[in-house]
Amino acid sequence: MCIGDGAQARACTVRQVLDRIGGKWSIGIVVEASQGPVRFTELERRLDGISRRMLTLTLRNLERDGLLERTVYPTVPPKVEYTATPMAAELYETLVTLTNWAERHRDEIATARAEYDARESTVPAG
Amino acid sequence: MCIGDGAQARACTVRQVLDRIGGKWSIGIVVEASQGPVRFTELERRLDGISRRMLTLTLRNLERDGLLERTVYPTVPPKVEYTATPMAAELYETLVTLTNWAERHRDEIATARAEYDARESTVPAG
DNA sequence: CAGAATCCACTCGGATACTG
DNA sequence: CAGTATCCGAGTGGATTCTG
Repeated sequence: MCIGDGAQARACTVRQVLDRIGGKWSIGIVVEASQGPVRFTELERRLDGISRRMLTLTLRNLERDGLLERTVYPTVPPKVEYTATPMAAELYETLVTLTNWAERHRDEIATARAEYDARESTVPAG
Repeated sequence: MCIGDGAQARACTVRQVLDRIGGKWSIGIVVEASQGPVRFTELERRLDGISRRMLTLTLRNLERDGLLERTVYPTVPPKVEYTATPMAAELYETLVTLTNWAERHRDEIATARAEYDARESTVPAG
């Protein structure tokens, strides 16, 4: 997949990254786990609004892609810790450039939206 | 939204960007439109597998966010051109860092997946 | 040519209840 | 504590048909 080095090939590569971190909670989890080991319930508290189901699913996917490491302590009650791998930390570094872009153009986007919505709701009646 | 400057605030900002470009076809369209003006049917051909419906929807969203400019030539038959705005071009520049990350870790991710899948399919009956 | 409209399948994600 | 299992609604996206 993503053959050649044309424009669409690069677009394809970007898409693969987005498939990995595009989920609603992925980024938030990676960020938390980048600060150090976090436990399941701790994540549940810090990611406001996440359901148990989605937390589990997202954790599994991130673990599968090698972005998170899962450590089980065979104690009673059970204790499981999640830590971001170096690869994940590096990923978040590159996401910072995205944040910068978003902050630079925040107003521009808001304006564009407002103008678009105003245009669309106004039937150009003449 | 995205209040404060903590880790989750930055994660929130990233999410907003992803909401904008996370769609299945958004990146591909931005890439094509960055090379110069493109027409509707031209995009339909270049984005292999896209449906008319999704092309229209994605174009509208990108236009609404100010990433694409839509120019209508009142001719018969109609002619409409889409061009990436400077803001969109700048966005794609930052996405290149993502591509680099993906290429650096392509093998690492593949390996992680293979190992994970091998582990999961093997019941540790032990 | 550049769409708008309609129908449908599938996935994402939330709510809830149960368990080792 | 750290999940798993089940149900359900909403949104995403494909296929097809119709039109100025």
